[in-house]
Amino acid sequence: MLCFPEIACLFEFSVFTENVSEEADKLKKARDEFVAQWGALGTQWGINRTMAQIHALLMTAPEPLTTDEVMAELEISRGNAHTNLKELVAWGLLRVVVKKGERREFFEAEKDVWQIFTIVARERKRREIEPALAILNKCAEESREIKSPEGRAFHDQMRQLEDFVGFASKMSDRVSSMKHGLAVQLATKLLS
Amino acid sequence: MLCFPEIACLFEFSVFTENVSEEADKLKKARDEFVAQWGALGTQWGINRTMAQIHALLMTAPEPLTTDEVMAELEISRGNAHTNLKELVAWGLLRVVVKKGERREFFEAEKDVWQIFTIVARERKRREIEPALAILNKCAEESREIKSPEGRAFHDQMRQLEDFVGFASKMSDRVSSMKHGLAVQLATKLLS
DNA sequence: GTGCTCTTTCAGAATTTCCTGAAAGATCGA
DNA sequence: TCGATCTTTCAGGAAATTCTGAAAGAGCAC
Repeated sequence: MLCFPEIACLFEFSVFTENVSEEADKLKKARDEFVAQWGALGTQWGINRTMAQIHALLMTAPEPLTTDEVMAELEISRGNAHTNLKELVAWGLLRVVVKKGERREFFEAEKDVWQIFTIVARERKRREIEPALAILNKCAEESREIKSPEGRAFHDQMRQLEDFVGFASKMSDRVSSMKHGLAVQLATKLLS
Repeated sequence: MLCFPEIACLFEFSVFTENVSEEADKLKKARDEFVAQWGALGTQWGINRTMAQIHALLMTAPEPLTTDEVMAELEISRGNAHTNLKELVAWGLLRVVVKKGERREFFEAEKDVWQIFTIVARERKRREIEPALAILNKCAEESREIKSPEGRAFHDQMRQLEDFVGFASKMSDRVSSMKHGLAVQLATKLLS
């Protein structure tokens, strides 16, 4: 081998590049799978597939991406990409990044798991818990004066639901305004 | 008035019945509103409108109802009523009641708020948390060996998500297996 | 078996949600 | 102002979900 160093070098180089491209391939596969599956899960979570896919893509992107890159990666239309990117920005799960000398916008995901959790928790509270509370409150109020046994039972049921949901609401606030470390500490105590 | 007791009596009777029917009316209105709104909310929660409506209807029903009564009350088809009643039974939110001398089935809702909560929490965990964990686990595993910086970053992100979701899963188990009183005690401490 | 009542299933219709592609709107440099 | 580039909107189409109504199944009394 020492007689033909350039050959050895070529050989090693080819092995090296093969490993690198194999690895890159493996990574791309894993990431694509993550994006696809996370998208499918999104529907279960009540958010649309594309939004979940974009979120997955950007959570695992080493660099911020443009709308066009997202379109290309997920093979979706401009309208779809745009709408869902902006929706994610509105949630607070993505940030818009502007680079100097660049006209177009780049998007970057919040990657901190606890941050993601608190954002999602707040949003779900707003969309799911608060409207429920409003309804329960109204129905409890409207049935307060009714004296019949059925009326009483209805009112009681409303009150119980209202109390519980109100309670859940406060808990949600409390937990999602905690610092990560504190929450873990608390939860650890709970799990022990 | 004492001269015509029968008239007074009639008068009072009419006032009495009027109040009763007014009350019954008010109750019906409040209940209908609850059913309608709860149904609308259901879509936000990722369950379908009819299912949520049936649940609301039965949670506020003084007596178990039959399929036909549910159909009439909500003005829906037999197929729809049947499917959603059975789905609610599968969740554990309704029980089938058989009355002696009756061929048809009656349905009765679980009314205890804490029970409802634990049932829903368990179901959501099964449908939302566990599949997510499976995906994260798989993607973390597939990227374990990758040495490139991007690969490391991806693997780390998967691990962080996996840890957090696994944690949430355990918390959910722990909380929903608690007795009501204990949970309230804990939560109160948390809220103080 | 026959008739009656209640339950279950499911093909196709209705509805809702989501996506595309194209056009209009903004911003900026020349 | 014009042209180039990027962003935003939205009408109409595609896809997914939900509902209906009718037919088939199941159990029971006679």
